[in-house]
Amino acid sequence: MNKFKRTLVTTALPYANGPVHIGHLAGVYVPADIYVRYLRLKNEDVVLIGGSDEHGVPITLKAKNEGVSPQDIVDRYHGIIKKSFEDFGISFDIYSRTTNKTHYDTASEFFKTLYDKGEFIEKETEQYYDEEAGQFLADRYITGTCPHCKSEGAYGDQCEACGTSLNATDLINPKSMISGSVPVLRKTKHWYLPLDKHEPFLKKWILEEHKEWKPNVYGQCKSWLDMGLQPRAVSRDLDWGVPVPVEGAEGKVLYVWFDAPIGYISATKELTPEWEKYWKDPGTRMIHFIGKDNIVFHCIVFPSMLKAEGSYILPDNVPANEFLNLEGDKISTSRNWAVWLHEYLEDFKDKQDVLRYVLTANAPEAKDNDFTWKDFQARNNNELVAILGNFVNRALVLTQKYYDGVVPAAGELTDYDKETLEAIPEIVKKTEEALDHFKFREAVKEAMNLARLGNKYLADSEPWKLAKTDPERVKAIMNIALQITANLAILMEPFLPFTAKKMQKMINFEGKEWDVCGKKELLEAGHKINKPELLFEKIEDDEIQAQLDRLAKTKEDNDAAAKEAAPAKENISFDDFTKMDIRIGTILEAEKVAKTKKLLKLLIDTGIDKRTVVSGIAEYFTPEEIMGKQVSILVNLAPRKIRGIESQGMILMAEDANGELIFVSPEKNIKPGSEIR
RNA sequence: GCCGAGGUAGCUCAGCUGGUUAGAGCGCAGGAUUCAUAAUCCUGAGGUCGGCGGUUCAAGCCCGCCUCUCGGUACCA
Repeated sequence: MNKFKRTLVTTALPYANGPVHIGHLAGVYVPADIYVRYLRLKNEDVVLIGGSDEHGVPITLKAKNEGVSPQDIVDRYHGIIKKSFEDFGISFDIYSRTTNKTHYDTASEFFKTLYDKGEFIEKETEQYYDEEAGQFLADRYITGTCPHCKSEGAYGDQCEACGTSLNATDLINPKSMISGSVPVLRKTKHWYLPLDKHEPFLKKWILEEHKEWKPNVYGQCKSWLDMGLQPRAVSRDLDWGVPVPVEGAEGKVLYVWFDAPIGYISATKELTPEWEKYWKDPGTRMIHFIGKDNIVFHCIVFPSMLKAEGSYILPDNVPANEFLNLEGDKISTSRNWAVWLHEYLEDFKDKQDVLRYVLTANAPEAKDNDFTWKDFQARNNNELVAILGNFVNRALVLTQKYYDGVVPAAGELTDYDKETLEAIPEIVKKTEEALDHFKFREAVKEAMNLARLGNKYLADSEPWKLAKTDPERVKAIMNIALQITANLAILMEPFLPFTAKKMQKMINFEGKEWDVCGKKELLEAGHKINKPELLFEKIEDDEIQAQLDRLAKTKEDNDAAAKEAAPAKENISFDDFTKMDIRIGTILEAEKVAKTKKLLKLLIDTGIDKRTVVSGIAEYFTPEEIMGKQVSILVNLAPRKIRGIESQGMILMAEDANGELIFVSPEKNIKPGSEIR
């Protein structure tokens, strides 16, 4: 039935410019780990590959800011990240990094192969160059005024105010975000991977042969393929990265998105001399665990690279997750809005499994989800403690009490006993099915149902009542309760590896494999179990409050930082100032511009004339409330068409750090046309 | 703007190619119980399936328009 002989599981390489947080864990590493632990328990040939992504511009910038080398930065975070994963039991067969020699060699060689095969095209283009910083600028690192909506602070690739996609060269008054200087255009040569060439293949491969991929993944791919693919640059002008291994490429490195996925290959090479069987044998099933932001790279770009190279297999599935939010807001490294893994373990020592459980049970599989501390507490107290921990504890405590820790013989079984035993393989089967389809939240819920079954069984059969009247019956009941416990000790291992080990120790049941799951005689009569200890403990309100307080403080700090006024701009002459003709005007009419979020069309009495102005204030004011209002207006700004309407001037607004707008209005009514100077 | 995914109970989510009274877990209310970490077990209340319109014998599901959230939009990583 299964045409694959082995499985290669890769996890998105975390970017080594910060530690890892719960979003990383929930989206990628916990599901990947559950999956490979499950396969390993089934005795399948599987490897879990990971590593730090250590190239790219942000790392060089961080290094510059701190006055250290990029290598210092990545050494620091690679260490922290690697330790966090170890601490949380993410069972990598290898956790590597993209700055090591194997990777440089592998990535170089990969590029060279494609280059020699003529799989690249070379193009010379003009790009912005920051003379002060001495480097070319990615579009994202250029800011300026948006040519469409005139708002400042638009990025070179997109204006966030009006949502328009831009080219950096469209920006008015471009400025480098690295040094603040005005960038200049320079010619530069780069290598492009002609994705268009692979488009027919990709269409067939994804759209026809992989309809089973998750809707978000399939839809995103379809979107790209429908748009039509274009050649994509795979090199950058930068001094941090894998040098482009051809002549005439001095000062150029591989684009991090070209080198990072090759990191999966290099890591496998480091792991085993037999790496080729994982990457080149069609009997290998390759699975990429990633977040939704990486879909295009793993489904379009990397497969094109592998296909172009020619000897590699392609991924069989890419189960990308959506994003995890924290207490209603997006997780953000720069705003420190996150639960950092290394900090979590300081506050919740040895509670790795609790976090793993919560992140699995509430994983963002189909849509973005919210992590709240209250939910964390509830799931720990009401599910792990009350259902799983409690069941195991009551089964083991009763066994100690009645039989001094020796498993009793089952003897004769009632219909209800048999029914209960038959439910076990059913639960196992459902768990397996969910796991096979990457439905981890369903899988863990199903596994918990086994503990629920146990609780119900004990409640229904009441051995504590029969202890005095019918000792033979109690033996059967306790035998069954113990079989359920033993099953749980295996079934829970992929999800809660630390807890499962503890359980296995407690019942002297170690080193078992998945195939024993569902059986009813895992613990034989006469088998001795150890003294039970509690698997989970309650988490009290004050511990949760401490976490909430910490987040509240982060918010305060962020607000305070946002309140700092922007630095003054450079001086201008009085003449420059007098060039601006600013008047008081009265808003006569206002209406929303159809199909826009932010735009109002205003008719203004400027004293000189009545004119139309389009203003991006609709999120803060309704047309009704501003009718008749006196405002400041720049009347000699060159007219400009916005959404087809000619805007003749600009209303002056004061804007705070949160983007909130208020009018600059006269203190009391004054004649329209009055000059401001 | 364009493209994609999502909007179902107080919360977090299932819901197969359209088919009876729309499901689960948690929370809540009531009851039972005491082996167990006041844990467990049973029962129950709770929904205009984002909105409007359409197709159909029949719509959470199909079609159109609108709305909100998130992602992508090719040099952010």
